[in-house]
Amino acid sequence: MDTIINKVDTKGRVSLPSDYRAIVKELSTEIVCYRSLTSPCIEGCAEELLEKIASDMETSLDFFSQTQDDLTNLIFGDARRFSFDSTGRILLTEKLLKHAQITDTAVFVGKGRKFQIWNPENWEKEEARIRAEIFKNRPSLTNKGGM
Amino acid sequence: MDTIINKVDTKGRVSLPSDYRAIVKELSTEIVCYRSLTSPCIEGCAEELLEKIASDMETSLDFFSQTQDDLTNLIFGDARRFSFDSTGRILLTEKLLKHAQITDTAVFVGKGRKFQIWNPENWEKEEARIRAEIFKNRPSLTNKGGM
DNA sequence: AAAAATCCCATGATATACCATCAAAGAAGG
DNA sequence: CCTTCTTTGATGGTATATCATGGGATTTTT
Repeated sequence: MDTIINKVDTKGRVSLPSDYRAIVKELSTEIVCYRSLTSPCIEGCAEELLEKIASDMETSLDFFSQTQDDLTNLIFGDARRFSFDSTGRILLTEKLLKHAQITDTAVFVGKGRKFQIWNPENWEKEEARIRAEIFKNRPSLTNKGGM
Repeated sequence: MDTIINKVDTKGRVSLPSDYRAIVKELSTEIVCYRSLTSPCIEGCAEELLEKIASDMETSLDFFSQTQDDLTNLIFGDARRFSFDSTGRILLTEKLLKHAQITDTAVFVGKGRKFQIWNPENWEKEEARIRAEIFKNRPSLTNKGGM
């Protein structure tokens, strides 16, 4: 949950927001990050969730399809474990930072059981896009829980 | 639940009205707040309501849909837990206060299982608007129970 | 040996917990 | 019916703990 802005220092280190850490820490001292398949951002989650995502994909896509194969390859091929140090920081790689166009500031966006890391300007645009989109489709959502 | 006016101090702290607190406290010591999608106000609810909305979405929209992706970003990205201290106060963030245009006074409005927090002037206008709206539709109400 | 990654400590900022005061509402007693 | 006492809730202030972040120092890798 929540959106948090943190600095990326010259070494590429970022503090994982403490709330996120607290949740992950119940399980382990590591997270898994990979390049988002659909957006210029980094995605992160606990390791066991990644396995769940993979199996979700298997059920929601045709089991023998080429697409499903490609997707799992893509994610697992890209994903890497990142352990955070005693102060709660992780060291992001060039590849990830470049994909998300992040230089010195990172925006953490909660997404339920996973999260995304964005370049501030990109996230600003993305959020505006989403708000506009949701607002447009609002009538079809009101039945679904009443936000 | 009725409408209650409380002060927001220089740090952004507000007392959650005791009635509201009593209801939430049966469940936990935390509430979840986020920017309303449709009005310049803050919305708050118990955490499990948010989880329910999230899981409703998971079942009603399919895994790879853009809408589902957008919604989780918007809801979990914006919402945050707020735990209240021993005197029953929460510390609202700049983002929320700004969205609701609240500076030093906040109006709490009960809305069933959730509530809203308004800037006093905005709420006054909103209430007038709602009353006018209801009055306009009065003919269709009188048959149904006599308000 | 140079570069990169990891660890550890120091610091400033900020959220959180805690204590004290004050006002409003209600109950009990004259 | 009014007064006084008690309780509860809101608000202000302050101390404490937590967290983000910068700067080495140490270790590992190539």
